[in-house]
Amino acid sequence: MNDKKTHIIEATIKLFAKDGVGVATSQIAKEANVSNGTLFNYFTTKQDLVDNVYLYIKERMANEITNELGDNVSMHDMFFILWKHYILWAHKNPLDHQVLDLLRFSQTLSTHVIEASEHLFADAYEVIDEGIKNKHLIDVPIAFYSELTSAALMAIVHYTRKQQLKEKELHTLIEKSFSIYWNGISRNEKSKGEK
Amino acid sequence: MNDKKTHIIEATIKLFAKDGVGVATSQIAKEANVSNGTLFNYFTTKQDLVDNVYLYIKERMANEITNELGDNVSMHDMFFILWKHYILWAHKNPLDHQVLDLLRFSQTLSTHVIEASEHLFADAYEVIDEGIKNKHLIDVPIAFYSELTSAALMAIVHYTRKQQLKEKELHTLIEKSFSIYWNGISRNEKSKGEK
DNA sequence: AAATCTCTTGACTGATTAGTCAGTTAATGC
DNA sequence: GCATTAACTGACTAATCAGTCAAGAGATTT
Repeated sequence: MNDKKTHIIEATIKLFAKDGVGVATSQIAKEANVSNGTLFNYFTTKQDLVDNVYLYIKERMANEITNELGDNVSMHDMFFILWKHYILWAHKNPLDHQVLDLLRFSQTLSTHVIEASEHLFADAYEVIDEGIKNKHLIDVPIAFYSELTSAALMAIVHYTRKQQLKEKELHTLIEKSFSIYWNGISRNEKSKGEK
Repeated sequence: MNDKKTHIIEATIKLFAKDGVGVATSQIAKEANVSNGTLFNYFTTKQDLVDNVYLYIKERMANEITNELGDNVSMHDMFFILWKHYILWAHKNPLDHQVLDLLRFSQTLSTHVIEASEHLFADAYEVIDEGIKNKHLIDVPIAFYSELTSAALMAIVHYTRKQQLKEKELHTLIEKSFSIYWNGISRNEKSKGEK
């Protein structure tokens, strides 16, 4: 991708994280050391910039996380790897994570961008589908898994940020939170007798 | 509370839900059938209005939900009642719920308002505290319960809204989602052997 | 070195905004 | 019905914003 374009995107992330989506484009241009006019050479509107910021972050996040997946791991381990590396990614890239959440709830993202970003986790959806069929996972719609998982992860990252956990505590929390999550969604002998 | 004040607040909720926090105060005044100037007689700044909207919604929600709690119910039942009535409240008051979420992530709420709203669920926190001591609930900090629970509820309500569930389906989802939640946080024989 | 092309610039515009205030209307007391 | 107070009004202001565009700088070609 164009060098200057990513440079503008990264300046935007920095300012969005600090001041929210309301920052002026002129401030963004200044932060990126380009003129006001140049910004609009690379992005036709502010909305276009916002959409690109969202995709930029989400693509890099998805790459980093799904890279960690080898083959032939159990369903439990695969969920755990994704869980863990998402939290670690957020911990390593706090601004990116903050802006991702900000944009998710800003009601400003273009619908085509939201749809495009859904495809990034197509693989994970397949695994969940398989888990439901195998009766390893409780039977609720995939979309519901998606909502619940991202909300839980969001909560955990939000908590770790507020508490400013140390490396050791962070790993403990990753394991504890995953056990809550996994006990919730996995079917084992105990939970099979639901109504 | 002042009649006209709540009237302005309700007009604000309506517009925030539709167009986000960015709507102009002049539009809000028009929606509330008062003049631009009157709005600023009741709220010193737009921020003051936003803060009041948040507290207004959250107080009414907390009242409605905690009202349903009788005495002498088991820990499980108490959690379930809160769970169920939160989701029902959100279903009955979609605009209120939407604006509550909107404001939570807007980075604009004054800190004193956030702190004030924390106290509304002091009772629930006590119950959780007791549950941890009794070893009925897994041992994670209260603040973590708070984050996790509100995130999960948010996800569920978000899902029900997108899917436009019917009354029957809604109750099924309430039960299923609660069983995920409860299996996650409750300690029973099976899950006691965590590291 | 002239000509052509690409990229950059920042002053500018038209629209919109939160908040003000001098003046008007309504309410209350006598 | 008069006087005093309280509530309301909406035109106005000063500031801010997204987006434009004519002019210029730098590179490449001829």
